[in-house]
Parts: sequence; structure tokens; C-alpha cells
Amino acid sequence: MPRNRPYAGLPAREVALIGRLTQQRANVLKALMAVEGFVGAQALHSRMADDGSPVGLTTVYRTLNAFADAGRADVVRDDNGERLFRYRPGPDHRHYLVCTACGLSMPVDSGPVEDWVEKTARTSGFANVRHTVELAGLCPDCTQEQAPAR
Amino acid sequence: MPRNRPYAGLPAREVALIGRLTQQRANVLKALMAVEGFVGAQALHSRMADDGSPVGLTTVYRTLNAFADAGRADVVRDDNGERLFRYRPGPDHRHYLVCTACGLSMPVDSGPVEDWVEKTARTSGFANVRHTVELAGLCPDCTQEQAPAR
DNA sequence: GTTGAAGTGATAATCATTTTCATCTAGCTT
DNA sequence: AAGCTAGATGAAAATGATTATCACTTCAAC
Repeated sequence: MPRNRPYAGLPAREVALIGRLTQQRANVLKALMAVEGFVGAQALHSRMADDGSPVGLTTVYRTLNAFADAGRADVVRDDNGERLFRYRPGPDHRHYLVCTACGLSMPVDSGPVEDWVEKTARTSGFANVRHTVELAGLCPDCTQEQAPAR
Repeated sequence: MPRNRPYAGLPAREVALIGRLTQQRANVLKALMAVEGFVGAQALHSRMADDGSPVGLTTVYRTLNAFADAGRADVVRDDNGERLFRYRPGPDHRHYLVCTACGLSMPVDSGPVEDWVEKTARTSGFANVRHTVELAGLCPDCTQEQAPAR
């Protein structure tokens, strides 16, 4: 393993966003990018340990937060208040339908909401309007697994 | 103070929703209804203590959760992950534009979002889709106070 | 290579929320 | 009116995610 290319394989634009280049951060980012949907910091931490890239939980939190601050990750909260992160390849603003059971996330066409938000902000007299839109439910697979079980 | 009418002054329809009628619950509900915008459980708890209606923090949490479960309170999460509650007079589902500076909340016409959510849920194959829509910004008053200040 | 600022991570601290559990009470039943 | 008991209360402890500490390590500029 190349000792001095910790960020090998990562998109170049990600590197500049989070400060110094270290092996740990590279691993956290790779792990985050490898996940399909949203992941919690703890889940990512133990997943990395299982994959042979153990990193301190503190570092996972720090890197994830830095990445979210840089706008390269979406953050949602699940019902327990836990923050879930998701890698965002592009700079575009998206909304997702997240499965509460398996974490699978499906991008949804949020055009209508964006329009509504924009119009509402304009007519309200409020400045600097930010919006949070979260959809959560049971994905088809998890619905099947659950229904016959009872 | 009437010892045997703890729910005096509360809308009758609220009574049936939360089980047994106790002085403490009545006080929590009255306190919640007296608040303009959203309140956290802790804030409500200390506000009640200041007002001379001390109630255990546990009971505040329990009552607030029961009320939210019954659909009579809206719940949002602030940036710290704290849950904020707001009394909802009618049974209708509303969304609000909340001022980040003063907490003022203004109901917005959420019809378009509801439609969009419903359509998205229907076409996604997901079951049991819940949605969270939060708008936050600076209300006109706070905008004025802030702009000239710098 | 030296050096200093930045990063790491085990551990402890925080903080909102939930559990526990011994005690109390609303609101029937007799 | 007294008794009964499931439901309610609340102080204290537990939980669980996240953040702060701090001694130690490492990146990367010189």
C-alpha cells in the first residue's frame, strides 16, 4: 500500500476541502462514498473496522462534519435524532426518500418543492430562507420483509 | 384553586387524547398553549417552574410526547437535535416558516407540498411515507434590526 | 532533517431524552 | 364514603449520540 498517497482514488476536488491529507480521512471518505444510502457515524465507524480500516470514532465524526460543512455530504436526522450522512457527488441540491429500515435512499424530483419554497419565501417577507425537506418510509424490499413476518 | 377540575379552561377535545386527567398534564398543556412559537421540553419545564406550576421534567417529556403522538402538536428539531414542540389548535397538518432570530412562526400554504409528497410517495413504491418540511429564515422585523447594525 | 501546526484517538464530559421504581392518585366500584 | 388498582408522577440513574480534552503523532513547509 502506497504510504504517501493516502488520497489515491479520491476525486481531486474533495481533497482541498478538508485540510491536511491523512490516511484516516482518506479512508473515511472512501468508506462514505462506498455506501449506497445514508449512514450514521457509528455505523460507518464499525463498518470500517470490519473492513480492516480501523479509525477512531472521533475522527469519523470530525471528518464527516467537515465534509458536510464543505457541502459535499447531505445530512438528515432519523427518528432517534441520529445524524445520517450521505456523499453528494455534485454540488446540486437534492432531496431523498429514505428507507427507515435499511437506509436506502432514492432521489426524488424535488422541482415542485423548490418552486414552492422560492415562491413562499418571496411572498413571506422573510429573508435568507433555508428549507429542510425529508421524506422517509419503508422501501419495497423492507415492506415485503416486514409484512409477512407478523 | 379548584382541586377537582384540573382541566378547567382546556378545550374538551384535548382531554380525551391523553389518558387520565391530572393536574400536571393540565398544567403542561396550558403552558404549551400559552407559548407563541416552538418550545423545547426543558425550556417549558423551567418556564413552568418560574410560573409557579412546577412539574417533573419526566412528566413534561411524557405529556409532550403523548400530545405529539395524538397529533395535537408539531415537532421539529433545531440544529442541536433538540426537539421543539408547538401546540396545534386544529387537527389539520400545517407547515411553518420559523424566524431563526426571534422564533416567530408563520403558517404557510403547504398545499403544493402535500400534493407533491403524496404523489411522490405513490410513485416511489415506498410504504408509510412521512414527511418533514421546515422553512427557516429571518422575519421582516429581525431583518431590519440586523441590517443597519453592521 | 527539523519544526510547528494540524490531526489522531482513547477517554471523559455533555446533554437531551428515556428507564426505573417506589410512591401517589384519579376515578371507578362497592 | 371507603377501598381498590391501573395509570401517573418524579427523583435519580441509565442511555446514547456527539463533542471536548489532551498527550502523542504526523503532514508538509522550510
